Parts: sequence; structure tokens; C-alpha cells
Amino acid sequence: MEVLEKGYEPAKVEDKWSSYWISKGYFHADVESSKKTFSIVIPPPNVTGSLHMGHALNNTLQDILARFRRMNGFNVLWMPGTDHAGIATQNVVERHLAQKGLNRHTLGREKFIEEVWQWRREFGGIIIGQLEKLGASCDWSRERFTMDEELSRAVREVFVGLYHKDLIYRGDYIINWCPRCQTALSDLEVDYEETEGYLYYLIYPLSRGKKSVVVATTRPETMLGDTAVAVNPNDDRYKGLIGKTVVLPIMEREIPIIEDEYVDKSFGTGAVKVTPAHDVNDFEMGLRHDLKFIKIMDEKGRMDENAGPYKNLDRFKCRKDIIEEFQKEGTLKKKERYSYNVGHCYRCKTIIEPTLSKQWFIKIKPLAEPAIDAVKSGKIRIIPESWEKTYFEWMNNIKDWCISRQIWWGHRIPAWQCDECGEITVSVENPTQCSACQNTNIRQDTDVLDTWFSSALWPFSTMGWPQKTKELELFYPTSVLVTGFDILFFWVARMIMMGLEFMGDVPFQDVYIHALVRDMEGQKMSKSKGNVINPLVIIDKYGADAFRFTLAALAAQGRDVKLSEERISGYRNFANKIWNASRFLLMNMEGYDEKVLERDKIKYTLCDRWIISRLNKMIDQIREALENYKFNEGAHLLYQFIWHEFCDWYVELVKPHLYQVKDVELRSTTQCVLLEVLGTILCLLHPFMPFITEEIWSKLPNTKDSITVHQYPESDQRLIDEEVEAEMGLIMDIIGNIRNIRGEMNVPPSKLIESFLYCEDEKLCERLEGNGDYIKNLAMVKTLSVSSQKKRYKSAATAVVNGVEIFLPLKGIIDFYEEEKRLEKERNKIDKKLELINKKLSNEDFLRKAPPDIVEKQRGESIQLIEKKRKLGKGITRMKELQNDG
RNA sequence: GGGCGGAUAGCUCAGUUGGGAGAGCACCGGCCUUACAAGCCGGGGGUCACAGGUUCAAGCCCUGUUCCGCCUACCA
Repeated sequence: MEVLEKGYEPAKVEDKWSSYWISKGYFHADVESSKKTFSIVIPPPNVTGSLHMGHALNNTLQDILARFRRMNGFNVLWMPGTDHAGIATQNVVERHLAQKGLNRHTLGREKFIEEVWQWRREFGGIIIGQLEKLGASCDWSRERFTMDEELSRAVREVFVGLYHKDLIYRGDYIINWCPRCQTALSDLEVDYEETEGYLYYLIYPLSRGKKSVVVATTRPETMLGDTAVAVNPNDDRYKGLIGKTVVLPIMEREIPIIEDEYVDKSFGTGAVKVTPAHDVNDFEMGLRHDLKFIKIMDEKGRMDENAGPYKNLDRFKCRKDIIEEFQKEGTLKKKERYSYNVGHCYRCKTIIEPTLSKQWFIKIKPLAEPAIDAVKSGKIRIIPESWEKTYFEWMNNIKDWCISRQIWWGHRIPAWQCDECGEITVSVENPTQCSACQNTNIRQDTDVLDTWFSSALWPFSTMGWPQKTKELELFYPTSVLVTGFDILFFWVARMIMMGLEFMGDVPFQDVYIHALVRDMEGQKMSKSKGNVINPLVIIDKYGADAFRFTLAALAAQGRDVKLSEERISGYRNFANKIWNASRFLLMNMEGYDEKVLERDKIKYTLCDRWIISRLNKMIDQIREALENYKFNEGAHLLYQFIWHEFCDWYVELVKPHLYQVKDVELRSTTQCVLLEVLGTILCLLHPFMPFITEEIWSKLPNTKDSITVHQYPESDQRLIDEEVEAEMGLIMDIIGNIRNIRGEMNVPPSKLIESFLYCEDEKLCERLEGNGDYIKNLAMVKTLSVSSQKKRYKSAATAVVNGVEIFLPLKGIIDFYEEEKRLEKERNKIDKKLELINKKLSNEDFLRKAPPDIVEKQRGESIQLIEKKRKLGKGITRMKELQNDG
């Protein structure tokens, strides 16, 4: 029999198993299989990404589900892959090029894209290997990339499909522009940050007369593009001015004063400067009032020729200069400190500039409606349910989705404009001529699609759509999507819309939304805060299993995960505990031969029956937890059972059985139960801790295949035995009470003492007598006498448990005064409980209205407590007497 | 402005047909007991944020208050 090394060293075994599982093809989803299916698509990490805590949590949970289902006989497909992450990747590669003194503009588009591919081949996708390290049981043979040819084909099909349904349009709209990335961003890609700044009050003189209007603004440079001043129609202050004009300072342009409900009378001066080409609201006012749209900045955020004297100035320098100019002219009425939200590019943090621009949009309402229904009807279940409300809130107020990006890395928009007639041709295959006039001078749109456009197709594009593949037939819709709430709108909602539109069915049945991983203080982990814990470092230090288990144990639904290293080391200890229990077991397997024992003839001891009963209860509870995404419950159940029931009690209880060389049958039975229980534990634990369970499993004498493909334990209700649990429970209580007395009385463990049990029930006496060895061994007592005849014990410490009185003669050791205090403390506790129960029992309403079983329970408890109190009282009296005697 | 979540032991948090207040860590005391000191045994510690209400019974359901997070929004 192989004996385990002392102490578990994860680093020695993890890689071995990772490659073993893959080489055996255990994670491969077979389309020819007739088994029921379970499928998950991974939220594809950015190809530039490296494993962070969010990934670790996300993929640990997915892996637990995948392994759980696989062991339950499902044909599991966990589809892995990466996302091309347009802006992020382009930025990374640009930085990379900059080190070589290159930039994309000098390279040109084609060369640059080749560089990105090159970069991807060299450095991209390292996260895949990191996921393997974590133990993720993805079907790696199916790894996909959003820019793969097949997936790009799907993107084009979808674009063309939507275009022909008039759900994609192109137009001039105000969009969020990042002057650094030089691209449009969707509303979701803008991060707003509260920023300290100033609110400037600018004086605009009326064209006629000496009066003027004062407008308040945080972005004075935009005044160069003002084409109106707006006031609220109900604002008496400005009643007479509507329809008149002011002269825009610097530009010397006459612009109208208009009325619009949008204007808030109470803010600033109640008069708003209107810059339709550089502000979302002003844009809409511009449309309503048919104003001019004057762009004053270029794509780099510099002032352009429409900015008059400020041409070529950076927008922030211009702001400064404009203010100086107003100051000089005496037309800056005042400035006041003001904090307001400023939008930043989510990728590079540059302040975004709302700009008028020609972009592609998806008309989203028609797609959103069925997506709302899918959740409303329960076709898709969002877990925890509380997120449904957030989903509906957003979906009901959804705005058209700007899908074009002015970058190079991504899916280029499959639209060609004719030089001749200007018509647009949209096509899956590259066209050679204009669809309207057949001219061959056509040029493809230079924009690429928002990365989330291709992500939205992920659940079916990865399975071969638009072809009708077996994968789609078998695995779509997927069983569950596991993701963080931060991409609920970016990704989840859009997948639902696209899935319904193109597959005619939802992309997944369940959406499990987990929380964010934060640091101990509850702060989001970020490089700038320096509070990042690197999962790879953690895996090296504590092992992937301990790490995974920690994440699962902390992943309570709807609550953030606050991660600390202490916690991880705690679960590392747990892994070690399992290791050592297994080590102990293997050290005592000598002579084990399962053939010696015939299943149905095995004579189990009480503690065997007890652990088997407990185990079978546990199996049901863990199954239920995992089926309901209660990862933390599952983890805690396992922890509790393995450590505090199996190790602390069962293994300790049976040690003497193993040392029995004479009673071969007893020894063999124990070996058998130990192996059975440990094996089951390992299976139950495997989805959480795949490596250590596989390692130990491989060393057990009664196992053949990999645990990865072993059947997940199922409970046998016939083995759950309440009577056995009660009886063992009583013995454990007795042991606990004796240990407690020893502890309180400072009796060293090495000191063996005598013990006496008294109880009136003769049958119980017999049973206790029969199981006396348990008490002797675990409570460190040398003699145990059980009797239904009450004797008088001098100088004995006492305890009462479930009608059984315990007497420990501790002559010379016991301090009567201390013992009296100990008993009194005990009695006080009982008094408190009794008080509460009596209050209930003396309440007639309670007796009349509460369910009978509850009342009965309380009565029973009351009787027990009274009896215990009486016995403790006697003990106290005795101690008092002894003190007087002494 | 709107929405969501949280407040339970020193710390981090579990706790759903409403009936037992719990875990891990930390702390205190005792142990190298032949699997494990990354361990074993024992112990102390809580007005379940506050105020009301429903109920025989509330950490849990309802109302309000305070404080803290997060999401979202078009007050320049």
C-alpha cells in the first residue's frame, strides 16, 4: 500500500493532473453521445488578458457546475475561448509598437492588423493556460476566438440580416468620442466620474439694446459652437426675450433665444447655451428647434477651423484661453466651484468629447421587446432574482446601440459605398460592384464593429452558426451562463436579443450572476490602489484547490466576495487535513481486501452506521446546494462534515478498531467503511477541489478510473437512520461533557480517570455499556460503569445530558468551590432557556394557535430542562456540603 | 433624481415555507495523544443598526429613520 507524504504539496501534483485529464479527453463534448447534455459558454476573457480574481471566481463557479454535471452523467460542453477586445487590444499593440518606435499610422492599416495577429500569436491568449492551471475543465479542443474565420462569418451574417430588416442604420448623431483612441464609444463604454471644476457664468449681450443674458456652463470652450440660448417657457424672467437674439461673443454670431421644456429654471441662471454638435441634450434641442450644428473640434480633440482664432488649440487650453478672454472683456460674470460628472473612456480614461458624427446604429427596441418577455415569462431565469429588476429597468429604457468604432482591430463593417451614386451595398461576401448602379468603384466602410457585437453572438457563433451543426442542435440553448453583473448590459442582454433574433430561441436557460471580488476592506481591486491579489501567485502559494474552495465558500448569492489571504490559508489547511486523513487511512490499510467482506453480511458498528447515515444526509444537501447555485452552502457542508464529523469523530472513534489485530472482521469492516466514506467524500468534493481529490483517489486501493469521470454520489435513504444518529449523538454529548469537565478542572489528557453513568432506563444503560469503549477512548477515562442504580459519589464532578447523569470522582483534583461555580453557571443557562419556554407555555394563545408539534416540542424541552436543573441543583448542594466538610 | 443591496460575535460573513442565533478567523486556557502544531481538546464573546407594526411567535414579513456601499440618469 502506498503511503502518502507528510503534508500536501499542491505544486507537485496539479500540473500532472491538468495534462492527464486533457490527454484522456475527459472534457471533450462528444456530439455522437446520447447522454443528456449540459452546456456553458465561457465569458470569453480578453485575448490580452491575464487571469485576475474576477476570472478566477467566474471560472471556478463554472467549473464546479461543469464537473458536477459531468459526474452526474451529463454530456458536458464547456466552450472556451477569447475575445478580440478591439480597443483594448489595439491599445496594447500600439504600446508594444511604440517601444519599437513604430506607430500604426506609419504602418498603415493592413500592416498594423498583421502586427496585431502577430502579437496575438506570440503573447495573446496566455489566459487559456492560466485557466488550465485553475483546473477549468473546458473542452479545450474547441477553443474559439471572436476573430476566427467562422465567427467573423457569423458577424457578417448578423450584420447583413439586421441591415436588411432595417434594424441597422447609419446617421449623423451625437456620440461619445474618445480623442485618444479616436473612436466612437457606446454609452456603456463611458465611465462617469465626479470631478471638481467650475461653473462659469458667461454674459451674452442681446443684439439690440444694452441688456444681456447670462448662461452657466462647465465647458466654456464649447461656446464657440453655440447656435442658441435656451430658457424654460415658464420662466418669467425671460418671457420677453424669447425670439430675440444675442451676439455670441468672440464669434460675433447672432444666435436666437429659444424656449424648451428641458431647461431647468432653478439651475444656474435658467438660461442655457446650446451647442448642438457637442452635447447630447443640446443635440436634441437642436433637432427640435432646427438649429445649426457647428462642430468646433477635430477627432483629436483640437479646435478646428470653426473655432475662429482658437483653431488648432487643444480643447483644455482653449477652455483656459476662452475664460481669460471673457475676463478681459469683463463678460465673465463669475465662476463658482462645482463638481459634476465627467465621462471618461473606459479603456484609456481620456475625457470623452460628445461629438456629432456619422455612425452605424442598431435600432434596438424591436430586439429588446422579445428579450424582456423571455425573462418575464421565465424562459430565462436570472439568479439571484433581484437582478431581474435591474435588467427590466435597463431594457425598458434602452437606447439605440452605436456599433461602429473608428479603430482598425475588429470586424470591419461589411458595407461598401459607391463612389458614383453614393449608395451603400451591404453584403456577406465582398461585393465587386455597387448593388444600385453596378459601378465597380466601391469602397468598404473603414469602421469596425463594437467588440460586443461579436460577443453577443458567442453562444451560437462558437457552435458553428450559421451552419446547422450538431453542436447547435445538442447544446443550444446552453444550460447556464455564469457571469458578473458588470456585464449584464454589455453582454448578457445583447446575447439574449441576438439569440432570440437569429436562433429563434434564448441563448441560455439560467443566468447566474455572481458578485465582484474585492479586497478585505471591500475595495475594488485595482492596479492603481495596489490592492490586487494575483491569482497565479495564490495558486503557487496555496494550491489551486484551496483557492477555488475559498472562492466557492465566499460566493454567497448577491454578496460581494471579500477576499483575504488568511482565508485562503485557512482552506489550504483544510486541504491538508483531507490529505492527512487519507494518509492515516492508507497507513492502516494493511490486509485490506474487499473480497473478504461480503457486502450484505458486514457487521457495522454503531459509529459506522452513524457516519454512513450522516454521509447520506450530506449527499442530498450538497446536491441540493449545487443544483441551486448555492456554492457557499455546498462548500461549508463539506468543510463541516469532513473536518468535524469524519475526522474529529469518526476517525477518532475507529482508531481502536484498526489497531485490533485479533478481530480481523472488525478491522476489515472499519477499513471498508473508511474507504467507502473517504471515496464518497472525495467525489463530493471533486468539483470544488479537483486536484487533491484526484491525487488521493488515485492512491486508494479500491478505485480504478479517474475521479473526473466517476459517478457523483447518490444518497441511499435506507442508510439514513435517525435512531442511530440519536444514540451516537448521546454518546458524543457524554464525551463532550466529560471533556468539558476535564478542561474546566484542568485535568491533563494524560491522566486517566474513572467515570460513572447513571440513568433510569435500563435498556439505555445496556446500550451505553455496550458502547462504553467510545467514551473511554475519546474522553480519556480508564473505567466506565453504567448503572440504573443510583449511588452516592463523593467528591465527584457531575454533568447531566439527556437524562444521563455523569459522575467523575476527582478526589484530590476537584476544587469544590470551582465545581460549584461551574454547575451554577450551567444552571443559569438553563434558567434562561426555561424562562423563555415557560413564557410560551403559559401563553394560552400560543397553546391554542401554534401548531401542535411546536407546542409538543416546547413541552418536551421544558421537561428535560427542569429535570436537568434539578439534578444540577443536587450537585450544587453536594459541592456546598463538601466545602463545609472540608 | 431614480433604483438596488447592506447593517448579526473583536474581524469577515452565513442564516426563506417565521419557532435552535451560527461558521471561519482572532482571542483565552490546556495538550508534541503513533494522520495532521497547516494539528488536538476545552472556553469566553451578540439588545441580530434604531423606532414602530403584523403575529401565539420576528434576525427573517410590513412601515418609517439613520449610516454605508453599488448601479443608473439629459441640471448645463
